[in-house]
Amino acid sequence: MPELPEVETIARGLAPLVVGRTIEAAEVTWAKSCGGCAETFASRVVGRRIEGVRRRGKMLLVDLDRGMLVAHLKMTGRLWVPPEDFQADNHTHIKMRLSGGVPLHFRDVRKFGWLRCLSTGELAAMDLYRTMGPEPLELDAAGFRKLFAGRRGAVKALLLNQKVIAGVGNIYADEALFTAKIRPDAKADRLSAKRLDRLYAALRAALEQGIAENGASFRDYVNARGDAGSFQNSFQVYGKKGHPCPRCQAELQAATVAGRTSTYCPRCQKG
DNA sequence: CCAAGCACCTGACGGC
DNA sequence: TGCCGTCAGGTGCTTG
Repeated sequence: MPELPEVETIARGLAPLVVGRTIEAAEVTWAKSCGGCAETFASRVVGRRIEGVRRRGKMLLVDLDRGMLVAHLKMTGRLWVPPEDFQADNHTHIKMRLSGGVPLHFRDVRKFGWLRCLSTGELAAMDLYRTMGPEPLELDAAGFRKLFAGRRGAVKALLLNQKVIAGVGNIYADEALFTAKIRPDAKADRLSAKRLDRLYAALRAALEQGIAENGASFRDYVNARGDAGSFQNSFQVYGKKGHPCPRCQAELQAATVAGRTSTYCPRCQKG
C-alpha cells in the first residue's frame, strides 16, 4: 500500500524522468480513474509542461505550468514511466506521452486510486494543506503530543486519520506502535507524554527507514521505474500474526482496530 | 466526538 | 478442476 515512504519514493524517482517535459497526448481507458470524463482530462493535460513532483500525505502532486496533476494511489495504484518495451495491460487506465517520447502511465488493479488534473481554483477548494493533518516528518514532539490531547479514540485510529496526521497507513502504524510498545487500541488521551514521545520517535524512525529502503513492496507497490523497495524485509509485526515477537518471543496476535487488521505483541505492547 | 458498516474493486487463497 | 466465500485496505459516506 503506498503510504508516505512509498509515495515519497515515487515522487523522488519520477521527478528526474518527467520534469521539464510537456504532456503531448493522453489516453484514458477507465474514466473513473481520472475523475469521470476522459475528454475533460485529456483537454486539460495536453500541452501542459511538468514543473515538479511532490508529495503531501499519501497524495502525489505533479506541478504543471497551469494547474496540477493530483494522484491518490490508494492500495494498488501506480504512476510510473514504464520501460520502452512495456505492453500496457488491462490494468493501465491512463496513458500519457511526454515530449521526448517518454511514456507516463497510471495503472491500478483495484481501481480505487485516481489521477485528476485540477485548476488553481479547484486546488484552493481542496485545500490540501489545511484539511490534511501535519506531515509527521515536519512535526516536533510537542506538536505530535498535541494531536492526541482530548481524543478518546484508539491511538491507531488517530494515526490512520489523515485529518489528524498525514501519510500514515496500516503498515507504518503497526510498526511504530510495536516499537513504542503501545497497543493499537490504547486510548489516545490516556497515553502519558513519555509514551507519546516514544511513539513520535518510533513513527519517525519507521517512516525514515521506509524511505531509506525505497518503500515496502509486498503486494503491488513499485517505484516510478517499476523497481521494488525493501522495507518489507524489515517488518517486525505487520502481517506476522502467529510469529514470535522479535522482542519477547510471545506469539503475535491480530485484532481489528479502527476497522483494520492490526498485529501486535500481547505481552510487550501495553494498553 | 466516536464507532461501525458499507461501497468502491480485483486477485489471491483456502475449503470442498 | 472449479466454484464460492473471505480477505486485503484507503477513504468517503451514512447511521447510530
